[in-house]
Amino acid sequence: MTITIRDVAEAAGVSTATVSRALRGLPNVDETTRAKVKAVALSMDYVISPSASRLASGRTGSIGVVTPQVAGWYFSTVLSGVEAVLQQAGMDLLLMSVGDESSPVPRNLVAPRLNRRVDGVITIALAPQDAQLQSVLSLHLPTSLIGAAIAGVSTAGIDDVAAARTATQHLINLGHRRIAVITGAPPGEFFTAPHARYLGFTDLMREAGLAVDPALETRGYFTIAGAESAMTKLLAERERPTAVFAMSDEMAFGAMRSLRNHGLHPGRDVSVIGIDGHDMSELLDLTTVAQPVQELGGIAAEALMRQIRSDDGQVPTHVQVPTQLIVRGSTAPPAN
Amino acid sequence: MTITIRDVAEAAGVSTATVSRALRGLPNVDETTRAKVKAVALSMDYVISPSASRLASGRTGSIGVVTPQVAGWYFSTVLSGVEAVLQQAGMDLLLMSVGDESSPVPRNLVAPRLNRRVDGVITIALAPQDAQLQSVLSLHLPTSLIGAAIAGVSTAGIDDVAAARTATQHLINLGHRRIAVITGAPPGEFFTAPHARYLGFTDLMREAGLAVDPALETRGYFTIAGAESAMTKLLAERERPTAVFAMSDEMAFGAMRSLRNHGLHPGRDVSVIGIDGHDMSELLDLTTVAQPVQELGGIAAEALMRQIRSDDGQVPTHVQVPTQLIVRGSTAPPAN
DNA sequence: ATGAAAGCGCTAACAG
DNA sequence: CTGTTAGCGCTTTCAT
Repeated sequence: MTITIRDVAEAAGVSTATVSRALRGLPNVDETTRAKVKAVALSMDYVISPSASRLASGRTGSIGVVTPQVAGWYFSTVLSGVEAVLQQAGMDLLLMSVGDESSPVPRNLVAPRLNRRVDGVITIALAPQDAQLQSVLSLHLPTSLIGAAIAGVSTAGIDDVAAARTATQHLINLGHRRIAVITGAPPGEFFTAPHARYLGFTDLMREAGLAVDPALETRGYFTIAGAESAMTKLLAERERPTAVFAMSDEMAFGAMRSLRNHGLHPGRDVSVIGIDGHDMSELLDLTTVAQPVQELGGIAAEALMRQIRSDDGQVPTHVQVPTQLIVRGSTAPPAN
Repeated sequence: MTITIRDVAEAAGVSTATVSRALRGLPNVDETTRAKVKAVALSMDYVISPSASRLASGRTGSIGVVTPQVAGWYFSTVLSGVEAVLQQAGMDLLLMSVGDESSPVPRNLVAPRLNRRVDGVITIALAPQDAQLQSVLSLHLPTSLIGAAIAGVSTAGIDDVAAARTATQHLINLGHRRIAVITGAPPGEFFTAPHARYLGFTDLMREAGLAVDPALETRGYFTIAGAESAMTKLLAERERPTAVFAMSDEMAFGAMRSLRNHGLHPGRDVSVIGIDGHDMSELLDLTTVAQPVQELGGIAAEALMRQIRSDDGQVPTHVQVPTQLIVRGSTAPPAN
């Protein structure tokens, strides 16, 4: 029924070993032989059996990508960067989503599902202390992290502290003094983007001699809706902020929405800045600190491939790509 | 080094066959034996080797998901629906992106990459005549289509004609007579969403006794930027349209952006309606015909699983989920 | 440069 | 209910 390497070997008048070598481009095969084998294989529509190949070689030819969610701008954009590189490297991409830590029902660990089926793993935005990430690391597979840094593991990301500083600096430069922040997760819970960005914010505020009013710190949970109510809460303050730093563009969108619902105009009445460089930020005229999200995925995937190919303990790489302040209409000098 | 089924068998004092049965929950195993085997396997951290299992059984336990792009709201949202179902079904998800047909360099066909490594395939928004889809179908694997219909294959989608009619009707009901359309791909090239939606539009216009002015038909290529310039072109017409039907929300966003750049206000000056129910549509106050995108992914995945489980030729299912008109500020009666 | 042969770790009859 | 025994289709020494 299905045609095997032996059929090809017979048809080509060589051994299965030679077919295997020829088709995989291994050395020590006469080029004439190789050409013939290839031709025969092609004519017979021969396709190598991955399962058999994997079993015999121990290599799976696939990479697991672990992410807290598959929908959402950031995740899907990173994923597309990863996918492009893996495809080009001839690797299969196994997608596994793990709810994030805050999910009510603790999902099963991914590690078992990853265990014997991938040659390496890429995680997206999993915090170092996350149980899922820990379980992945315990597999001792080549691993590459996106948006989180751990010593000894390849990572790709931005300098979150610097990005937050850039955003804050921009607001201060415009003349803002009363600046609110919409954080994602509670800062400090994990040392990851929210925490680092919070640090960058408070550091710079302190350096500028500005107070960080606890009443102006709210949580937006990295969602539009969450940030919208956070902003609404901020607007209820007796002394409103003149500017808001949202830790993600989507949260900035939510803040802008709240402003509009209150008859306020982003930029004119209250300045809003985000971090991301979301596809929609241009459309919504949002000032933001852009990060090359897709590129991050590509970088992580390439680091992983390098690690797998030179299967000795290749030194893990830590790539930090620059961010870029993009000024648009949502930020302006304070009205008063 | 790695522990195999035989280690477990010996430790448990049974044969490998029994271990295999016990662990997979097959019948004809004494529950006492099963419990013991499970305990031993657990204590030894035994994990079944997928490659070996696949080779021996012929089943891969994984599903290929073929999509024109992995980033983008529609695709990532569908994908998340698919992923949820597959994960719950214990299936691996192999993600493969194929550029779309319009890509300059014709990518390699996915079929070979899919060939012996999946038990079934789900395609997202691949048109019936698309060479990639054809190659997938030629594999004769259980297949489930999202956003495209082909007889004999399970499909999940919306009634694109009806959705377009609903959108058009809404504009007509508001009193619009001069209605423009921003299509995606050139209509007719493939019989899929763009074509069906175009049909719905023209049908209803005709029924309403309204002319479809060729000058008011433009292409937005399903992108924000594309639609923006399409809208700009429409605004240059001597006789501007009072309303625009964009075949996707993202194109509607682009149209709205163009309006704003021209000092016009969506709804007040020109009405805009889209199709999708994009996450951002609420934020941008866009009237749209919403489709349950994530659900479509789930439905397709479930249909596929059913097909695979009852491995006889399960009758393909054709699910068409309803859409819903969501009226927001971007549509209003014509100004004049 | 090529071939022979021994597995890789599991599943699936087939016996018992 | 459980064990025996062939493979599944390829890779990989080890010879030649």
